[in-house]
Amino acid sequence: MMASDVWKEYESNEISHSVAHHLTAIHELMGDLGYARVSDVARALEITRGSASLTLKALKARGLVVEDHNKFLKLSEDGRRIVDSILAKRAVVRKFLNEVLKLDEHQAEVDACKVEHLLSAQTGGQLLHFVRFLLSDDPTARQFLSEFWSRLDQNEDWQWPVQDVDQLFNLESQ
Amino acid sequence: MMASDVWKEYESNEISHSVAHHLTAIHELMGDLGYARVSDVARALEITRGSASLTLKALKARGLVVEDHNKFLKLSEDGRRIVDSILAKRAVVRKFLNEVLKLDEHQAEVDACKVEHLLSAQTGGQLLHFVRFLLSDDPTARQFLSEFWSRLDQNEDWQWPVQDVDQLFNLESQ
DNA sequence: ATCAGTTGTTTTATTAGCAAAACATTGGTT
DNA sequence: AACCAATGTTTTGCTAATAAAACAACTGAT
Repeated sequence: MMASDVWKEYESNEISHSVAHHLTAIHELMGDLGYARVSDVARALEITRGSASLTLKALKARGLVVEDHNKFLKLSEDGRRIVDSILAKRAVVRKFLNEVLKLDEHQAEVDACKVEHLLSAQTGGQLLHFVRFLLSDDPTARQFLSEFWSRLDQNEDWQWPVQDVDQLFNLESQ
Repeated sequence: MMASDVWKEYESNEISHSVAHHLTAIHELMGDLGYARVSDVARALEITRGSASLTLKALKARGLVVEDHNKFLKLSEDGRRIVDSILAKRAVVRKFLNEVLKLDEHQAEVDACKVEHLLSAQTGGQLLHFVRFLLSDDPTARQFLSEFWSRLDQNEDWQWPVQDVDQLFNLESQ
């Protein structure tokens, strides 16, 4: 089964990585500066004003960004909803990678940033439930985590990638 | 902190989604048919032969794919290593989403397919440790999972996305 | 009022990844 | 030999996202 229908859903995503960051940049600029212009977005993303101008023109056409009478940008309601969902997924994934899997903050940040716009709302929601319970003060969660972490310390030696995918989970937890 | 250095790492990824699937297609065709030609890859990915021809030419130039004297393709050692790491990450993520977070198989497959090539080796390795312990017969893991799942059932009502990201984790696990 | 700096846009070009179409090669049938 | 089907490549064109450069408009200082 090649699942040829599955892999093409990647491009059919309504929000690209670039668009996600143009939108979140506007959101963060509104918080930091109180406003967001084309140049501010370009500076924040470290791209040229010309590039930002073109991308933001497309986002205005899509109704995700609206423009002031004086060229000041802000998110539409749809744009705001998208930013909310992206930032929530980023926060959940980052917390999971950093505080549960114990990856260093930079790695967690980078990986979260890469996948934030790709996860479905369902996946984000379930992951939120999971992480919140996992990091709560519930004794079952506490015990599980401390047991997992103590095993992590013993497992410093591990070769990744693995050659035989089918055997990935057949191994006992040694 | 805009973290402008972080978001650009997305494009600096050495393996694109498209490349990942060209490579894994070759791998799976070798298993299914015993061989893989340009047309076979194109058929598997449901793209035209012309597109596959161009992409695979680039992959040959990058040394990830090698060509027979009779136009038969196979993965180089580097290509094989990449496929191994991608398939391992896909398997781990899919299993986590489906068997832990209880997302339906299709959703798990789609989301795993989207992120498989983006996760770092470290993240993949840590997630493997986590999932293997979580799904092992260790009583701590068992108890944790059954407690989590029972809470999931009570939580059918949940609005996602969330408006206030900062408050995502401040909520008690009700 | 001029001059400099900032801002926004447009045009041209590049890259990755696709489609579509033309073309050449090969292999098997009749 | 002629023909047909499959295969592989190349060319042209498209879209998204970038850079670079030219250009216009506004702002502020002197």
